[in-house]
Amino acid sequence: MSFPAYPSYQDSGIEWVGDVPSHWLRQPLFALVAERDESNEGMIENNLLSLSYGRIVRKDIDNNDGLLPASFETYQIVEPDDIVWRLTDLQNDQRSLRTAIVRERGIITSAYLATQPRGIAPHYLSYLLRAYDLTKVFYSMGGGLRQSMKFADVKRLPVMLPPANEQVAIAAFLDRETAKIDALIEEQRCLISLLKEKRQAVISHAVTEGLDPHAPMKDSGIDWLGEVPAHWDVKRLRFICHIGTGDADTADAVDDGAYPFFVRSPVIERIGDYSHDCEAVLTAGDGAGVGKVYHHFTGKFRAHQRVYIFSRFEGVHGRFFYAYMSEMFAKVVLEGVRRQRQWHRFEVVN
DNA sequence: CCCAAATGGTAGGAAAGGTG
DNA sequence: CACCTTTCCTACCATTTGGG
Repeated sequence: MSFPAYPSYQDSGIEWVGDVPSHWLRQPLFALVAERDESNEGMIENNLLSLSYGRIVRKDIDNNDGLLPASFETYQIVEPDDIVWRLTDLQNDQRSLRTAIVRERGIITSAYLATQPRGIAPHYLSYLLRAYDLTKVFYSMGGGLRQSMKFADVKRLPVMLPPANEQVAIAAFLDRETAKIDALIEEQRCLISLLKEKRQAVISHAVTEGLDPHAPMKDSGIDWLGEVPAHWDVKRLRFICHIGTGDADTADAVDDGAYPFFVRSPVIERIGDYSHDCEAVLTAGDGAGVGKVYHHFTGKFRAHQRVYIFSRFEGVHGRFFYAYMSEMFAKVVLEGVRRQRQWHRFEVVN
């Protein structure tokens, strides 16, 4: 996106801001906002709010989940258009968004700083602080050892101030443009999930129906498999390969080991010695990876005691077997079609 | 600074189950 | 009966959010 240039620029004097249009003013924060600091003593208000993912959201005050204060009377009252800052734990947490604009009156923990915009458009300030936050400028403020900041610590924060009508225009522009971008992100997300489905369908089709659309078909005799090409055989797993388990524990992994070490997760560890030297397909035999984690490997390797090793293939290609298993096995396992002895009865077409 | 609680897992011990 | 396979249970772990 390109922006039209202003007639002239000035150095803002702020390292992380750079040049700004000449007619913008530079003001310290305290000239533009006041600290709110309004106690909820006497439970004046009970609309509980919290700062989450850069938004002020409503929380159920009667929900007892999570950490609760002894009393909500110690909370502070905030008003619409206030900006809430979470300036605690600056050294520890360098990820979460630290400022947000309040949309409705309510109460929020007094550990946060609440400020009330006066000489600045609230939505403009909200976007400006989000930009400051994303440059991580708050983390370097106050010097090394200080872990949290109060209003006194941020009140001299320099703010670049366009004229009022320009502030409103900028905030409106950002509302519009970010909404457009969010919509595009959502669209791409949809597309990605469609493509993933497509990928799966392609593999599934190839390993169960082959590549020739005109090949005569026959009933495989297996309900979850349906029809397969007439010239394919259906064989039980145990007749086309050897099935075994590994022997090592996760603790046996060595950082710079010479051989791959297959465990129950998708991550391939390293190990110093090997137990197998062959072509094999491996999968998790226990835990979260059952039916999901697959590897195809040829060479020297070792496997975790609860990893299954399919090897010594007879009449089936390793790559085909790998594609077939990773595509079809999860469906059978996860649908719970066969609870017992499923390993030996699982059918493979070839 | 440090911690609590929720969440969503992974890894390991141990023993029961199967099998030649 | 010895040995390999499978299951169950639980300890442990990382991350996220936010409170004292």
